[in-house]
Amino acid sequence: MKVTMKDIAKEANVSTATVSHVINGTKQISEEKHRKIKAIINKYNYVPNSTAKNLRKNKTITAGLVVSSFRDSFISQMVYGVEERAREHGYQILLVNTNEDRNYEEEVISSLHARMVDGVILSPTSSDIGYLNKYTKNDFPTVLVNRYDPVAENTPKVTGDDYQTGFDATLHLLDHGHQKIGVIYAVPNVSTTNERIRGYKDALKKYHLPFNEHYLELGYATVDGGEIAVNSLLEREEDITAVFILNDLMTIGAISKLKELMIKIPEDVAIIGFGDFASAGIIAPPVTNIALPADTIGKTAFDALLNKINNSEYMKHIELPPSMILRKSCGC
Amino acid sequence: MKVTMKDIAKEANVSTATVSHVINGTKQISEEKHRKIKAIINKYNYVPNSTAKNLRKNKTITAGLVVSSFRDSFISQMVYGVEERAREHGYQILLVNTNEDRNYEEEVISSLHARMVDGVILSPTSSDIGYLNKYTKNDFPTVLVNRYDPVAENTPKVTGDDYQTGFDATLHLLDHGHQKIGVIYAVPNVSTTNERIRGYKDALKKYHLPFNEHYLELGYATVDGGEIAVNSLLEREEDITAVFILNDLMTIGAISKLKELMIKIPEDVAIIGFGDFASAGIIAPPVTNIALPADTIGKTAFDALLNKINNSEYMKHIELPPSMILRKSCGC
DNA sequence: TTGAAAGCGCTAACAG
DNA sequence: CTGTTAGCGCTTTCAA
Repeated sequence: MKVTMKDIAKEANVSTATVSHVINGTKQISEEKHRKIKAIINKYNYVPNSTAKNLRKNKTITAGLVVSSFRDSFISQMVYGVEERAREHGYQILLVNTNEDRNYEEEVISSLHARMVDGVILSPTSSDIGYLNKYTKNDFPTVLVNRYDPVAENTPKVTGDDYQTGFDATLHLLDHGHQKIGVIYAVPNVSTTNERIRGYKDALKKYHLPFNEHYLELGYATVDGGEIAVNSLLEREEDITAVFILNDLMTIGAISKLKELMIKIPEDVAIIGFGDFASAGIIAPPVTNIALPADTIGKTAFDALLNKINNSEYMKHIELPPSMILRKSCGC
Repeated sequence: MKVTMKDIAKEANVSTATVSHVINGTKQISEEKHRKIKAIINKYNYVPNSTAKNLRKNKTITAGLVVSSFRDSFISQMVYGVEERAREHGYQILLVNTNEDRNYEEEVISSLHARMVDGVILSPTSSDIGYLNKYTKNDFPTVLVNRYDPVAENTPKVTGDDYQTGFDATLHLLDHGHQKIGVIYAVPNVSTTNERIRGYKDALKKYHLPFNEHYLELGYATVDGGEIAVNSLLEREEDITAVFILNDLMTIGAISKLKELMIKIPEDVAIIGFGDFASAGIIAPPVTNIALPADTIGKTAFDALLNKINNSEYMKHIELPPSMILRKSCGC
């Protein structure tokens, strides 16, 4: 049988109000009663039922974190960042992975909104997030992280600077003399991909080079997906001499495939990957990556959520800059 | 203003009981009222407050998942498995990362136990988990995953077969003619480490080789930690010709350091790593790993928790077998 | 088929 | 300094 506040109160010959006050320190209670109540609490190992507390106070001190995948090291680092910051602030995190399922995402947001959670950090599956406004219009605190879309109103955003990411990576390849540069990406119709490609195009423009749509290849965000994607890209566009790959698992797959095909990196085709994974330096050849600070993004997203919870006016789009880690695969 | 069941009832000219029944399908309601109520619910986009529901029904349909770290790819895959299975069963997951902080772990369990959660899956920070019995004795559904300790009573366990992992890896090295085999591990006083070392010792015994405690090296579970650990191990014990590394990040660091030191793998020292990471095949040399099925472990842990929730008698220790992925770093 | 009402365990006026 | 009491929003007997 679960012991409740009433039980404690009865045994101490006081009211539940008094017990509540000693637990929460909300009022001065006489030394004597205080001690007695504390003792009984310890004796029964009593912990207040937080569901009841939540109902009464109409908040839960927990935040929802909805991500679109989980295998991705970028995402899991971001989750780590959110978790860490949440802990610092005494918040719990309700984590859900939508697995890129748009409908499930909408369901999840709806149930999180049902007061299970004080606010939500969402990395959406697609740009189709108009449904969010239903909640955000009523000031349900929501922040978009990593991916975003302008349709979402009243939500701060914390993302990487994906435009710059695409621009920098492409420019680097261009500076090395490449002109036919392929791009392998994993998720269409999403700000991360779109912005990186926009950066890619602008870098091309800077060199007065035309944009060729066929240099873009869509694949699955897995090692196998990367193998298939390079293969298909290179078979179709034989003159490509460099490729920018937007996902770490795909980068690994692509390199693996290139080796199998006896295509030399970077001599025959140069590679720049995205997201710095631990082993990048000991791969043959060591791979050049452009990375976004996943855990900082996660932490900042939590900070933004907290701001939003405390001040429903808060609005901002924070974009964190990328950094290149130069190694051999780009021909440096 | 948040709309409640009372509001719906009022607008439909019925009692809250009726509304509740149409929402939950708990009783037959006349076609007419049913339609009317449904319509109003849709109109207001009403979703029942789950905190209130939880309080009333005394359950939350959410499970706590407490892990000890998060950078680790083994853990994040395990989390993925738990998440996935939870979703299939309509459960939410409250994720907490203790970051190997034993005291925080105890706090977390206590607050999760405060009815925030129907049960908990715990990968503990240490073997010091006697405090758990306080909860499990009162049938708070708990399952230990990955790491465990016999002091914990009334909890099913789902882990990898760490003994076999240590045994197989060591035996493989022994079969290749190595006799002086180092072990690099990251977390002391924990079943995973202890069992793998027990397996290591038994493999040695099978070859009538003595166990040398100095061949064991403790380090941090990071790339840097791996670099430092091999270096210190090899400096101290110059005759070591092979090393078994119990963590993927450390494996990467170790290989990196060995390369820097111009020590040839596998000629000078052979390597077997733990946990198959995506890039293992394209590293120079490709690294041989022994892996435990992290996502299956996660899924099974959730299944076990569900069993425990529905039947407080349920008790079992499920140990999933390892598998070797043979590549070049072991000298194959 | 429907409604009244009790109550889950807690907090917070308010009164004493 | 302490107790009484009215809910938070829902489910669920029980009676009509």
